[in-house]
Amino acid sequence: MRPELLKGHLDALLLAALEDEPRHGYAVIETLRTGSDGTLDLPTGTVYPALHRLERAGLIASRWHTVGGRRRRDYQLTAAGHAALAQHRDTWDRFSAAVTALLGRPVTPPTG
Amino acid sequence: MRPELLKGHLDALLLAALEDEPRHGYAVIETLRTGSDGTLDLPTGTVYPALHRLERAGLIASRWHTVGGRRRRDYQLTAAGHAALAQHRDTWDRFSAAVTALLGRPVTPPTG
DNA sequence: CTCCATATGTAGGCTCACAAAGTATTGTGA
DNA sequence: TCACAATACTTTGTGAGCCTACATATGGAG
Repeated sequence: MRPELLKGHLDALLLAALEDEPRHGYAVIETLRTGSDGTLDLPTGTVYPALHRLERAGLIASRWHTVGGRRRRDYQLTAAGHAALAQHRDTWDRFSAAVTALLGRPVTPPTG
Repeated sequence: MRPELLKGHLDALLLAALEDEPRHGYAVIETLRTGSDGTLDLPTGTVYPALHRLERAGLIASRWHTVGGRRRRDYQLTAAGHAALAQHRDTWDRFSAAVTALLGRPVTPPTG
């Protein structure tokens, strides 16, 4: 999967991964990987800076925890984050509908 | 529509726009705009360089024509272009399925 | 004691679509 | 005649954004 494909859609995926319950960065990566059947396996260098950016933007909030001797930073959606996610879903729906329509298979010649 | 959304998907759209019949750059832009109900209105500075790149890559071939006093460059898919388009469709299917699944609406609580 | 999974982080670079500007012709409306 | 829109193509520079590579630290398995 070429990396550029993700451009512009990362925020939507991160927000969606945090919608159900608060998660830490590593768990977000897992959630996206398993939730996409392995298709999307995002590197930490992509996810962590993006989470920081989303927090600076006020769309998510973080709290530090220590679980089993390991430091974790749990993120959860803010109200603004929920709103942004809804917006991203709209945008994705329109974008994917447009691309799917344009990539639409050529008419299958009727057999017989 | 944020520009970055398109990243990585442009080639697929251009190849698809040329699949049915040869078209010149301006017509490709029209095809994509109308075929997406106006959602995708690509600037010339995006499309023309991309067509040049696809030609250099051997995925499309061009021929100059003069129609009504105006110079046109008609592009058509090569065999490699058809193959690349098929590949792009596979990739899009997997990518869009993954994103759609991950953005999947939270379960709507059964009403009543 | 080594290796892997877990867990977080930064710096630097590269790709790629876009904005902006320019060239040229035809058609149209005032 | 003049101005302007639509058609048609091109190039330069730039900025956004994700990735590669690297660094750090703990816990458990062998």
